[in-house]
Amino acid sequence: MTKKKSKHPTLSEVAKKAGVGTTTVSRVINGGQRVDPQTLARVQKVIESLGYMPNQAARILKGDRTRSIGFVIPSIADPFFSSCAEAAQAIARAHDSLLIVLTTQNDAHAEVESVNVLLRHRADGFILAPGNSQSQVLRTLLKRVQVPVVTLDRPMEGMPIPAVVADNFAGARMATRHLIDHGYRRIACLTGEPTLYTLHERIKGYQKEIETAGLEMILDASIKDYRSAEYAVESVLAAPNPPDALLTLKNSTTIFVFEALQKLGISVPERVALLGYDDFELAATVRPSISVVQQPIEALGRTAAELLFSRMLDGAGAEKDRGKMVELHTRLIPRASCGCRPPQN
Amino acid sequence: MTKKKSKHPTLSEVAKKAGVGTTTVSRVINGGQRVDPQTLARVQKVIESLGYMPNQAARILKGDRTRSIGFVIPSIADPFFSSCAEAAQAIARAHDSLLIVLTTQNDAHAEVESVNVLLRHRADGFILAPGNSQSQVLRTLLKRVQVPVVTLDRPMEGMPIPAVVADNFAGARMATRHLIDHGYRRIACLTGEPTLYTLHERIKGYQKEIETAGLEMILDASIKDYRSAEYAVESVLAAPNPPDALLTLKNSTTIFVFEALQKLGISVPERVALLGYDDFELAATVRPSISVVQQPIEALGRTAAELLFSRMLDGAGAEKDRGKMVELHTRLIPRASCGCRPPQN
DNA sequence: CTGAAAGCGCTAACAT
DNA sequence: ATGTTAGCGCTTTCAG
Repeated sequence: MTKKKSKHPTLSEVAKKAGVGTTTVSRVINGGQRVDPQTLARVQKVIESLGYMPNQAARILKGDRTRSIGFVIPSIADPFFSSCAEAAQAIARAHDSLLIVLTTQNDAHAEVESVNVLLRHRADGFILAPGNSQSQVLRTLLKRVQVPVVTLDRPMEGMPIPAVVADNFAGARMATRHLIDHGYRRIACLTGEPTLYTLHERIKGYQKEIETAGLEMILDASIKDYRSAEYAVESVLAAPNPPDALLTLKNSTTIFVFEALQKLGISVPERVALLGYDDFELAATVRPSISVVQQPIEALGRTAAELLFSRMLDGAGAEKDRGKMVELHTRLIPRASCGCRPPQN
Repeated sequence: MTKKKSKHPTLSEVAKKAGVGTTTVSRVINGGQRVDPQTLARVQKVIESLGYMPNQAARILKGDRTRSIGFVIPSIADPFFSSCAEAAQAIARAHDSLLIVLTTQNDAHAEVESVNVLLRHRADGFILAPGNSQSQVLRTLLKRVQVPVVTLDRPMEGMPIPAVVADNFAGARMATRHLIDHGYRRIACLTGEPTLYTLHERIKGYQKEIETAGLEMILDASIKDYRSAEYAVESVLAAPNPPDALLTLKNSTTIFVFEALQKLGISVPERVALLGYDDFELAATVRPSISVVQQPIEALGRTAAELLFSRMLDGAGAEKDRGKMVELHTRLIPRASCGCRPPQN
């Protein structure tokens, strides 16, 4: 109401009011090197009184980094990705950068749009969990991107983009092996959307181990919600030669299947054992407790962010990581549902 | 390797290559109004071939909005806040804006720093879930903020900032009433950090209803992890006149307490009933299923974001919402742990 | 130690 | 319909 546009005070306003040049003010807000202590104090006082804050846009325009990175994931409500996000945000903060979260529901169009948004905002780099590594539009777009990119959880196969993933294949093999070691011989694998890289890899791991052991593969990839899980469990157990163990390949599937088993009154692990992929908060609390393959979720997010920053800071030397794939190890957490412990624990 | 700095192509480069003025290019990228179809096509072709993308920073510098909003929350791994974030991000996207997520672990210093970061970036507004509404630094800072702010889940008491919260007081009253109606007479309330607005309100609701019914208040606000939960459950049940019902006031507390009850082999609801605050994925699946007060989480995030945008778009007219407090209703989901259903369900 | 001045990429008068 | 030009707020040579 006093000035013309009552907006934010500018650097030159500070300079004028402090009776110094803009250069000096600039120096002050950038660490105060090479400035007379007297002037420095005076300028700081003016900054204080005016409530001045440097305008990022102007700095960026001068060619600086934007100090922001993008984080493009299917959903932020998904505990897997929200934990990754928490870790990534911590790394971003440590590098004095902002994390811009964009969600895509695994939709290729949304992914392209998100990347475009980040490009316009001149994000310094971004982390991406692509729903489908085959999307041509996305691949084409990514080829033109000038800033560092790191994929998380799912690589863009055949592209020179570093990826941070869990060892899905090995994890599923280990899980299958564990069930075999328990003496189970008819091990069914339950999952959803095998188009996702992670699930695809896990299915391959299951398959590999089953074949190695000379057993029969029993695969049902139709699970998308509780309904389909209940249906799948009923059908598979009603078959002539029903499975004695169930391997579920992702968190929601495990939970749906567990709910179905419970609802149908099927005793675990007596009638059928259960081993899930992805740990979850109540896995150790439900009865029976659920054995799972645990992914290093937090480490995935952290590693992806660290890798991204290392590439960003490396300048052009980022070549060294091109197409590099970091595989983090998963662990098997044995609990009661696979038969490792009495059902009461 | 061809040009000097091999950076992003600029608008004037496009103009030059297309043989037009910068204004024309500007018009093209802003909808192409008042441009000859011929030229428009030509310019678009050049844009395409150069892979040109407008530089947001330059636009912002011209005085435009930054088309980004801040989202400052304690943690993004917390399912409550990540669901809010998902909803807020959807609204932001609908308004063609970015969501910048900042986490604070409820630390006042981190909150102030986060707000400062957003201010420097000239975010168009932000949503904030303050850990402690009393923090003087934060209050002072917020007073100087020029852009719209909306608090989420926890208001800044006594400040002219609109708040979107759940009806914590009413929710806890309703829960307590429900237990009383079941015939329980010794109802213990278990919780953590009563400094948080939400918990404080819920405790007051519990207290109010207990007093109204002429019962004795039994409060333990010491729960912060599984250890303390187990300890609290043991002590409270070992007392001379132990409770016949437990009311837990937040999601993690409910889960810790449930785990402790299970571990200690205490039958629910026979020996002691349990009613929790916040629904969670397996609440209906564990045995017994847990009755809870369910918060409209997604609506909280959505409403906060909508309110923020309405204030942002309102220009100065945003006065109308000053200090307004939107209270969203919670629901009681009766399951087995309070005695509403046989333990098997 | 400090200041003047030249842009960074874009938009918006103001011309033509 | 389209070009010219003056900044937006800041950093950064280059001279004092």
